[in-house]
Amino acid sequence: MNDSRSQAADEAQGDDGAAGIPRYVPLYVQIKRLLTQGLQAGEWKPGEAIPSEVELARRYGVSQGTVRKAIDELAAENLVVRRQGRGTFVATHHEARTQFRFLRLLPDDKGGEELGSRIIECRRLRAPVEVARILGLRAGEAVVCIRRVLDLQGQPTVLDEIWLPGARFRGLTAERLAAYSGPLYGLFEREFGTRMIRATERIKAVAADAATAELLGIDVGAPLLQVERVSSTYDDVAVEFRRGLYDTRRHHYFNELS
Amino acid sequence: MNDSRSQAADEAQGDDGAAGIPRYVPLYVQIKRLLTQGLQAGEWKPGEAIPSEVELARRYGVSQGTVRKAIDELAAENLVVRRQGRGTFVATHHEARTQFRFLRLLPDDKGGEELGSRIIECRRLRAPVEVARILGLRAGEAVVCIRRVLDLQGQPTVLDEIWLPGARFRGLTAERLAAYSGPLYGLFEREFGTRMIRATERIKAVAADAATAELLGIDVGAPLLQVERVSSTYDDVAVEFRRGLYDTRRHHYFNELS
DNA sequence: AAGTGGTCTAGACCACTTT
DNA sequence: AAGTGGTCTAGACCACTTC
Repeated sequence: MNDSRSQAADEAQGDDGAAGIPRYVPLYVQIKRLLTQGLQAGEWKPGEAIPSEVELARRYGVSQGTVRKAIDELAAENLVVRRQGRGTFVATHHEARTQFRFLRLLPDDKGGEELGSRIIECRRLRAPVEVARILGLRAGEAVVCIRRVLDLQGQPTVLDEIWLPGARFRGLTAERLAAYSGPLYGLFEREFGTRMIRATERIKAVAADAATAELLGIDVGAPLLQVERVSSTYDDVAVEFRRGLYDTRRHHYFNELS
Repeated sequence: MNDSRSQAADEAQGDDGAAGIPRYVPLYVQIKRLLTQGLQAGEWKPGEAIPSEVELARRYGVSQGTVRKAIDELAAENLVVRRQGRGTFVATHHEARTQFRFLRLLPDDKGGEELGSRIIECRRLRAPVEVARILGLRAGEAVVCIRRVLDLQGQPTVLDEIWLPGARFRGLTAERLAAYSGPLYGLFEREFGTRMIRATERIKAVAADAATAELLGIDVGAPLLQVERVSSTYDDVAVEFRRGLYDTRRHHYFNELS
């Protein structure tokens, strides 16, 4: 090999044996970190190709197999998409493929998946304590709160309440939302440089209150699926809290266990 | 290499170019299939070690790297568990680790996870049409239906209705269930040679009916999470249909999106 | 010390896409 | 034809576990 290897290789190597800190970090993990940092820094934009495996191997002074293993893991985490013969591309929310990765609601009977969105409000306010805690903000810091209704197959089906850190989403207004069609995560990615990577959801069954019943056109007290989602970007920083109320009379939340 | 390679390699190679049928099947995929067949046939029992990578490479006449890639995928699908320095083991439902892979219900506030089970009934009957369809049986074929209540932290929280194909679960009785403590999937695996591998769930919010309300100690009409699960073994044959009703006042269903 | 999985390399060749 | 990801090999060495 080439001497430039030591630049990459020795860098993260010096971890000591303190509790929980691994003594040896495999080379491919170090390469993976470097690539993740590049993605986070926007060195390669969503939808664009990253350098080829051969090029990266040369650049970092490691073998192609090592780069390959690093990219394999990035692909498994959906940070990147491999396309044989073409290259490896930064994942993006502007794709049909990614649409149903986060909204896991399907019609009970096969049918079209027409999806309409109606913004009810979008305002900036001081973070309630619970939201501040979840988003890692100080109580009272600025947040954006969006409320909207999603229509599936012509029926109002989802009422979403979305909380975002105000600093990161400066300039997000109702007008800007209205001017955009498509998944919100696409907007966040393109306009605010914030790409949602991972999310955890907590799901409950709740009874509809009066305001919700009105918006979804259902009875007060009707059972609704409540989906609370915390989404995060690279390095697992939480940047969105979303509470969705789903009318599941004609749709269902689907999940694969494996 | 060794000539025995051709035995494994040429076997699945002859696929023609018909619609959707891949022309070339990589070697490691063929090895993976052979291993899966071995698992399915019970050549290595749950909890036991499969042969070492070197041994398998020798046996199939391929390189260790190829065997390794095959096993990597089996591990990713949770069919097998790798333990460095010890070997690769057939996954089993008799492990703390696997408990919460299928029952994804957690207490809202950190607390113990005591789990009690009470069988309400277990009877054999002719399959209702819907159940028959899901399990791939002819209408009227024998099925086993189990109903039970799960207590979480001392509170009745889950009402399960479980449907199994009668032929595969011959000899499953209420007494046998009562004599067993632990996850049902452990019993199915040990006593009936049926290991649940994958499952898909459809989740809705529903209102409690009178019978359910009685059993869970809640009000009629209270919102409940309805989780319908279809579980399958190797080769994706559906072998269980389960409808669970969860009281989510103090617990939630959790999910990771990545 | 011996055996297992885990990492890394260097190089060959294949399948696929674009030029 | 050239470039990309995908497969496969052979061999070295490392980390971890057991004997």
